[in-house]
Amino acid sequence: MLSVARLRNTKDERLGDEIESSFFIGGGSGINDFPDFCTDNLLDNIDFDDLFVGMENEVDVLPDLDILGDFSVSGGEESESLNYTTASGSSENIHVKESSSKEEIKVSDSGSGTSSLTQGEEILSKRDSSKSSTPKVAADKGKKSSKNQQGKRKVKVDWTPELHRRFVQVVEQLGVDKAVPSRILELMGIDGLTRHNIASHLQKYRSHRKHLLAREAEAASWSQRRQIYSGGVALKGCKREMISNPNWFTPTIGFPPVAPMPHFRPLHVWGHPSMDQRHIWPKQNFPPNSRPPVLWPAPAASPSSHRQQVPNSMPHGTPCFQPPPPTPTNFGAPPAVPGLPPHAMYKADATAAVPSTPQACPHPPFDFHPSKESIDAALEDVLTKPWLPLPLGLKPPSTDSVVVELHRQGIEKIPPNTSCG
DNA sequence: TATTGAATAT
DNA sequence: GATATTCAAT
Repeated sequence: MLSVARLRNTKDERLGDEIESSFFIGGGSGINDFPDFCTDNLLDNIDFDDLFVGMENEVDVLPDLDILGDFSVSGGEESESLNYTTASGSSENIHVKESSSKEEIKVSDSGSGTSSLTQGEEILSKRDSSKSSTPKVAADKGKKSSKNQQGKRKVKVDWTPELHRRFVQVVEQLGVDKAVPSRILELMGIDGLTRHNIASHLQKYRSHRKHLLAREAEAASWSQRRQIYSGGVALKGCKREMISNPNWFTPTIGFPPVAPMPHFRPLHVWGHPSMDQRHIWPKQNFPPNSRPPVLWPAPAASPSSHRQQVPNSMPHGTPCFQPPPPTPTNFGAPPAVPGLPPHAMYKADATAAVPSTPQACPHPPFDFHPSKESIDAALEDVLTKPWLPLPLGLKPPSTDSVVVELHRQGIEKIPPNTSCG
């Protein structure tokens, strides 16, 4: 059984008797098992499959923590029952205790076997011990004093995954916009938590959510821009084969297929492994040498070899652009159109036609005037090629850059004796 | 007066 | 970066 021992140190907190909050948490998944997204070189180290780890079983209500894997939410769509069970079938409860002897929050695991919360206890112990030796107190900060009326600083509440999960569930239940600290506190039913604790956590939660929504909008904008591209670029000039013939012209820029923007799933925020939860949530355990489940099925036209070559096969300077962030709209749900790959993709063989050194071309740039049909054909070629996940950190091309790129490649690959009409 | 949310402190 | 505290607005 899991307990959170909170020791009395303030007046205003609801420190009561030990109360069973009666929700069960999962065990068996360790913090160190989580895929490590902390890497300084994303392009070199990203495993794109890992970006979509373990989302195939997500549910609407508690999507952001289902990646813990060992949580089994009964019922799927509706999980308000708070019936969480461990992988082994045992149940665990969370307690919040109070004590007047010393100031600490302790998470203990009295259940059988090891669990992520056992590790949580260790983390908490370290944290408490590290800060207890020389407590830093704002002595002369006036109103901003960190001391309470007894002169002791309140203990930090450690928002463990379980606690956060509960929090998210309640917020979801109330509605993100209608969730206020007092209601959250009431519905969470965790004794020892204060409204201030909730408010603080809620503030952070909203902040993260706001950030995510901004990125969501950006992704939508990007998708919209792609639709403009696929509509054709009006240029005049050259023969179609100059563009459609891959020996002459193979666009190196890929465009993502139009991403379906399904309903917004509101709580895929802050806590999702693809976000910045590198330290907080337990890692999901995958067997060595195994690849985690991939959310999106690979497009039929995209052989697996393409997938494997992606991260390291792109030479510097290869045009590519940033996929939208893993958001509610691009993981979890299948493409709206069967066979249509997700939008965080790029063309599989996009780099194949890029010469390592620019080829001499007899045609001055202004001789290259591809027709609309040619451009459309090139774009069609782009759009019909397999798509693969795109490395993070690069921006999508502007419309102008697309034209310039088409232009550049046309120039570079026009055979010497080609006549432009 | 209690609550909330943002700003600020630790 | 996470959490606590303060404070103005309601």
